[in-house]
Amino acid sequence: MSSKATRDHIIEAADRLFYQQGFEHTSFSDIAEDVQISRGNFYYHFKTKDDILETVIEARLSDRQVMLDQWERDGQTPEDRIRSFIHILINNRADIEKYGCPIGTLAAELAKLDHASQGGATGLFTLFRHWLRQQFIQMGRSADADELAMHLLARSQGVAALANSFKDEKFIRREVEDMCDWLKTCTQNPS
Amino acid sequence: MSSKATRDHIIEAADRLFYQQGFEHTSFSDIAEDVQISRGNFYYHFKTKDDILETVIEARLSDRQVMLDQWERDGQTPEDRIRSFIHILINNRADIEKYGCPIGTLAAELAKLDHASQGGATGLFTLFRHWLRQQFIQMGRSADADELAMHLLARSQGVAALANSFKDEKFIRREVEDMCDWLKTCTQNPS
DNA sequence: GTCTATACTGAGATAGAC
DNA sequence: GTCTATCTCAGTATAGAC
Repeated sequence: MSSKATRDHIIEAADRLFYQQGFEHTSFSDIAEDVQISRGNFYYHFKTKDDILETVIEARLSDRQVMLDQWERDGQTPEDRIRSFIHILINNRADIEKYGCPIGTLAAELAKLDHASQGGATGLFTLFRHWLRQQFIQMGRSADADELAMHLLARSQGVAALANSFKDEKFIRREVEDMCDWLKTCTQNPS
Repeated sequence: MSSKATRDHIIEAADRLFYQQGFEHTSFSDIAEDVQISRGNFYYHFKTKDDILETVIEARLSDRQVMLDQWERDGQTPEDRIRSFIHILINNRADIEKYGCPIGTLAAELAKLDHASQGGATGLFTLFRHWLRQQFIQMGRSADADELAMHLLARSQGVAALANSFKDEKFIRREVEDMCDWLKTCTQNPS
């Protein structure tokens, strides 16, 4: 197995385990076992645990960027594209009910640890914030595009949080529909 | 110092430290140091760490119940009382920006640990959910009171999550105002 | 009820053979 | 590049003196 492949496997496993179990609760043994390498080999690829976290955050950043680019290509209108964002809640429902939002829960954990990579986690939020802002600008809401972006980001975070605790599919679908209804009013009321 | 006092001090310190640092990241040493007792003495009061968590959750439950009862007495109308709920975001702004919502972040952490007390954390959400539901019923919205309660709970969770990451006071105030505006429409539109 | 001393475990991390 | 062996440290938890 080439170096590149092992490294990528580690990143992939760490990404998944950090999401499912939390960063601190995930040990090197957990990751090593998942990747099927020895703990010692681990340190050839990453010097410290924080190193892996940083790399995982970078990986998530580029991963989400690819997703946003895809939505950009697929959606005919900014409304369409924002609807893609809102519908992650339904598309990723199973994982969200089990583990919450991958971005929100990581940001919350790192805030409590007062971890150096807090800014990285916030950067993930910012990626979506800026993308949403762009969409609202294209909808002719340049005056309050950032406010609308933050509003929608907050609502999706809230739904993810309660979905994680209550695991109520109807609640999620209802809120997604409500957000889509709200989105429609954004074109009509540029106030 | 009597047994009761020490025990209460431990609960108080654990409650605060679990909130500020997270449950798993908080060690017995952290709590013992905060309370100014030895680690050994600790085990006279609580057998395991999970024991303390359970007690902390019970303490939070009764604490929040007292708060809700207070709002019940102070508010003239159900709208007033719900506004008290919405305004926690402003009243506790400093802590929320630093540590997030005490209920939401605990629930998220325990979900990832797949911890036995997950249900306890959800119970904290349920306490607010049922209280809000009662207020909406009193507003004449018995048909969709629970939906409205969940909606408001989700929105406040979302605001807390982003406040924790972005620490943006204007964002919080704007969202609080927006929720209060939404609340007004609840009386007018019983649809 | 509170202390000190200590057992035991699992964590992150390093050294060095292959 | 991957392994085994090992170090160090912090964590939970126990025993027993006071």
